[in-house]
Parts: sequence; C-alpha cells; structure tokens
Amino acid sequence: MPKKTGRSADPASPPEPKKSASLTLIDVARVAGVSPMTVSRALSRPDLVSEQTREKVMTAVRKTGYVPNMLAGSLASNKSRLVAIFLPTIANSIFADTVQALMDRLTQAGYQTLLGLTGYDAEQEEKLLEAVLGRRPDGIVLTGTLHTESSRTRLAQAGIPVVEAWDLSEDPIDMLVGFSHEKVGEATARHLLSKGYKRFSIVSIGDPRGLRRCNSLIAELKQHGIDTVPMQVLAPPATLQVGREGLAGLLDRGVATDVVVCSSDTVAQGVLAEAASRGLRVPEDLAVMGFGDLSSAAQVHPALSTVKVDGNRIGLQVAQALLDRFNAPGDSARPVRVDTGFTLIDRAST
Amino acid sequence: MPKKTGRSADPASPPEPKKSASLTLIDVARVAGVSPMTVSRALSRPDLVSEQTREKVMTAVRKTGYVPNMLAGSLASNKSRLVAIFLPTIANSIFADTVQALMDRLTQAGYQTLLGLTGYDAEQEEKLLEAVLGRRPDGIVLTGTLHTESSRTRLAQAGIPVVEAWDLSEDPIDMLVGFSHEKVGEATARHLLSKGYKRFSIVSIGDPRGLRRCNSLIAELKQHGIDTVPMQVLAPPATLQVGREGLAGLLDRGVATDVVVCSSDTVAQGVLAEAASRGLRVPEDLAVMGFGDLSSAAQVHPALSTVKVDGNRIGLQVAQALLDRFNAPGDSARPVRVDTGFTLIDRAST
DNA sequence: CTGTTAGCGCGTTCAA
DNA sequence: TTGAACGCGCTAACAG
Repeated sequence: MPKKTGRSADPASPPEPKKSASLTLIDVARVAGVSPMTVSRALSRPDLVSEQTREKVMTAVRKTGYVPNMLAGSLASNKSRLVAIFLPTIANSIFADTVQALMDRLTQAGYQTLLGLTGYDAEQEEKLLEAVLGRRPDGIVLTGTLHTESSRTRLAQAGIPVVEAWDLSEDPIDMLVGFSHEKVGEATARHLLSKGYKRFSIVSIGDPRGLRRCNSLIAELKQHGIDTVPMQVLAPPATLQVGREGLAGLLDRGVATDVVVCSSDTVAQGVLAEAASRGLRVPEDLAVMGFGDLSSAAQVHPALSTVKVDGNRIGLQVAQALLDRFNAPGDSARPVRVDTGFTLIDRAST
Repeated sequence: MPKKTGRSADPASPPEPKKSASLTLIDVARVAGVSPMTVSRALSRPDLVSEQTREKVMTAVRKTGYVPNMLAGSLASNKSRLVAIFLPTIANSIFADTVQALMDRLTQAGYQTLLGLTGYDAEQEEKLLEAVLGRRPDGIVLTGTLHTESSRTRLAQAGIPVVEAWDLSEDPIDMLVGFSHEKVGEATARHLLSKGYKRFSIVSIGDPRGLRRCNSLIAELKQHGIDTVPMQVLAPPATLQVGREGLAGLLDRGVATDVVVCSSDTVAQGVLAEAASRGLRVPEDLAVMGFGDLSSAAQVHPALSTVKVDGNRIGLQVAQALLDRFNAPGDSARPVRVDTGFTLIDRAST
C-alpha cells in the first residue's frame, strides 16, 4: 500500500474528529477513490482526465463541499490569479466604469481583483503597495498616480505586468491604455473658442491629471490671445460641494465669466447647482463644461457639455492587455501603448 | 555550516543560477547572518527579537528589497489577513462611503480587501463566492443581497465571521450592522403626511431593499387612507436616466402627484432634472425625496429632501465588529446586532 | 491517463 | 532570545 502524505496518515485511524480541519484534496481523493493529484487535475485541467474519473471526482467534491485552497495552489504554482487595481477613491470615481468592466472581464477569465484605494497619502500608498505585492498578484493596474519614486521601483522589481490606465505618460512603467490629457485641454479650448467664448474660468480639484488638462487649456488659450483664466483649485475628492464652492469663489471675487471648465462631471454638477441658486441660466448666462461623462452624469442638465471618455472600453482594453500578457508563451511581451481618445460632447448645440 | 532547508540543498551546489527565483526569508537570513526563523520573527513579531538582531535583519531586508510572501505565510499560519467585501456595483453606489471607511479601517489594521461585485446574476455570484472562499478570507462583509440559498450555505460552512451591512434582516447569517428599511418607509410616509402631502408617487429601481422601503411606505399611507400610490420601477443600476425616465413615465401616463419618493439620491437627481426640463418648480409644484445622502448629493438642489444614512459610521462599525471577532481569544463570539438608524432631512423647510 | 516524489515559502512548535 | 524540524495544501515534473 502506498504511503499517504500529510496528516491523515493511514486507514487505521479513527473517524478523524479533528476540531474543524479544513477539507483537502486528500479527503476528496479518499472519497473518490483516486489519488490527490488526480483530483487536482480533474478540477484545474479537466481535459487531462478521463470522463469517468472526472465524474467520480466531481461527485466527491459536491458531496464533501470541498473548496480548493488557492493559497496553497498559488504557492505551489507560483500563479495567484489575482490582479491588483489601484484607484484614488471609490466614491464618485470617474474610473467606476473602467473598474467595473475590468473586474467583470477578469472575473470571467478566472481572475480576482484586489482593490487598493490610494487616496491622498503617499506614505500610506507605499505601505499599501508593499502589502499588495506580498500577495504576489499576477498583474497590477494603476489608475491614479503612483506618488513615490520608491513605489515605482518596487513595482518594477516585482517583475509583473503593469498597466497604467487613463493616461499616456512619457515614461510608462510597462503598459499603457489611455489618452492625452494635454489634448483634452487643447481640444476643449479650441472648441469653446470656436463657439465664441472669450471669458473662461476653471474649477478644478488638485489632481495631477486634472491640472495637466487645465494647463494645456490655458496654454492653448494664450495662443489665442487670452492671457488670464481665473482658476479655482480645491482639494480632492471631487464632490458637488467642490463645484458649488468653486463657482461661488469665482463669482464672489468678482470674476466675470461666460464659461466654466470643470475637472469632472461631479464638479460640474456642483457648479450647475450653484448657478441655479444664483439665478444664472445655463448656457445663456454661463456655459459649463464637465469631464468624464460619469455614468451619463451630464444628463442632469440638458446644456451641460462634457468630454466623454469611454471608461468601459478602457477597462476592457486593460483587461485584454493583461490577459494577453498572462497567456504569452515565453516573453513575447509586446509593448502596449493604446490611445483610446475621447469625445467632445456639446449638448448645448444638439 | 548548518544544513540548509529547502531548495538550495547542500553546500556542494553551484552558485544557484536560478532563472528568476524570488527572494525568500533564506536569502535575507543569509545576508543578515541569522536563521530564517529569526528573520520571520523580526518582521512579524519584532518584540520577540533583540534590538540589534532586529536591526541587522531590517538592514538586510532593505538591501535585498525583500517582500514577504503572504501566500506562504497565510498557508502556514492559517490566517490570510484578507477580508472579502461583496457589493452590487461600484458605480454610483450608495455603499461608497461605507466601503471606503471599512477599507480604510481594515487596511490600517493590517488587513486587505478583496472586492466582489455581485451585480445582477445569481449564478455568477455563486461562482464568485466560491472563488473568493478559495482565498480563505478571514471574514466577509455583505452589502447587497446574497441571492441563492446555496451561497448562504457555503458561507455558513466556511466558518468565518460574516457581517451583513445596511440591513436588519430577520435571519442573519452571523453579524449585522444596519437599519430597518421598513422603518425608513414608515418614517418617510409620516413625515410627508405631516407636511400635508396627499398625492404620492414612487420612482424606484428593482432592488430588494428599495422595494421593501416602498412597500412599507405604501402600507403606512394606506393606514392613513391613501390607497393608490403610482409607482415606477426600473431595472438597476440606479442612474440619473432612471430618475428621468421614471418621472417621465409617471407624468406621461397622466399621474397627478405632489411628491415623488425615490429609491436613491441618484434617482432623485434624475427626477429633479426631468422636473426642471418640464418647468416644474421644486418643491412648490413637486417635492422630491431621495435616499442615502450619497456624498452629499442632495446638495444639488436646495429643496431635495432625503433620508440620510451615515455610511461612514456603518463602515467603521462593520470593521470594528470584524476586528473584535478576529481578536476574540477563544470563541467568545458575542452576537452583533447594531441598529445604526437614519436621519430624515427636509431641506425644503430649513 | 494516472500516480509518485519533491518542494513552493513560511509559521508553529518545540528544544536549546 | 534563537534555532531546527516539520508540515500547511497544493502542483510541477517526471515516471509508469
């Protein structure tokens, strides 16, 4: 008789009254009358097992209520089937669609997702990254900005696929799926100029990408002879309150403006609310421009224009990039640089 | 020289040219000149190690860039330091505050969170649960409803702490932190009645709890002689579009109403938008009642009333319940049943 | 197609 | 305070 491995040694042992020991492959194997390895294969590579063995195993699995221990599996196979996703915050996130699509796709492909909220504290973010890396994820998706240099180094050292989403930075860590925030600013400027607006203003939160959009907007306006663009920058996260305070701040300091460009649709909604409470008509007295098309948020007001970003599509592309890399045979690691673009939606004129 | 354990077998072996072997305790131990066990202790229980050994180890850790493998650690210790959180969707979630607070608190306590989006497919949800259980989480938090019976059984079998949040159901699986949706409906009805409203209507998504709130609202109204409450129920998720279509549906079928009760603030915002586009004044022509106080969403309109739920506090209480249970010595598992309550906010009258 | 052997990297448990 | 043995539950790699 073959020697059995592990704790439940030989057939002579009593009915095993263990306190609450978890079911293992061995238990299932005993019930099914096969070796543990066969059970393992029947579950993970069913095609490598004969039809009838597979059925015996499946029956045993159901009968016992066995749930494979992925910790052990991951350790042995050096594959965790885990993808970490970092995003700034879960509340009111312009990344919601992206994350949803990404998670759906990954889940469907048999991966699970570890969500990391990076928030606004660089130090905490670093600890978070280290903790996450300890789980040995198979890949990482970054949406927010990774703030510290040491974080970037750690990531590189980890030697796993990394996708940066929602941006097109110059020095990507690895893969990239996004669009140019500079182009967004530029396009916004041109569009509004072409509609005849002259007195611009900005309400934005202090988010790196948002500020980049603002800067390029301002630069483009300057090219067209507009030198001063009153700007209100408030602390994240983006809330309606930010929009209300932003517009209030501008108007209360006597700024005369025809159009307010906002860092996100949520902020834009706040601006709309403040405008309404001051009796300003939109877009006649004041036009408002949002960003992100957060779950069709723009529909709150028929005249709210916005820059629509197809978060859903970005999510799917990110997922695909990762899955391709996971399935890449050797190291056929093609660089991934996808410009997803964006769409300017002017609801005032449609 | 002491015999080495594991893969790098005996002293005779060559310089170990492994392909890309990950750093292990052993590597760090070698650099620090101590045993692997000491490194392990220096990292997880620093108090059990002498000051100078600890420093030698820490230096070695930094020099090598070692990141402990939690897969191995969890397997050996039978503790994953992982908490799974199930919620219906990430987009526009009324649970956002709760999840944020919960994650923050857990992260700070050294736990990580696996997010599961249960969405609207019961079968997929079941697979998701099984996959998640495979990671051997130390605890699970449920916000949405767990749809299948077999899911509930599996959960119970897992033998880990479970917290159901945002509700006060009759037959909880384990712990409970929430409030009574029936009471919300009742309180809403009473409040609006006391303000003199007579012609009620409802716009809700087809979410179990939302419907329970509606039902109890309707029941309470009936007690006061109001028998017909026109109701528009739309498919989840809650979006602005739902609110717009909901109100449009009501009005277009000729419903005369003074006050619309909505299943969430997001829906309420949609209703407000539709009302505005039809030239209805709020609350003079039509009062609107939301639910959730989603990130102060109610501030979009000065006259939007709402039922405020303190998601942040719920999140913290859930975290505390879990952490208490984790730290419970034996099985001093006190039952947890917290009624967090809710607050009716009538912005029209303040 | 199935079984055997030998770890994956760490923490538990004891002994020193 | 430190170290050695052992096994957590599983899979890779080979053998049959």
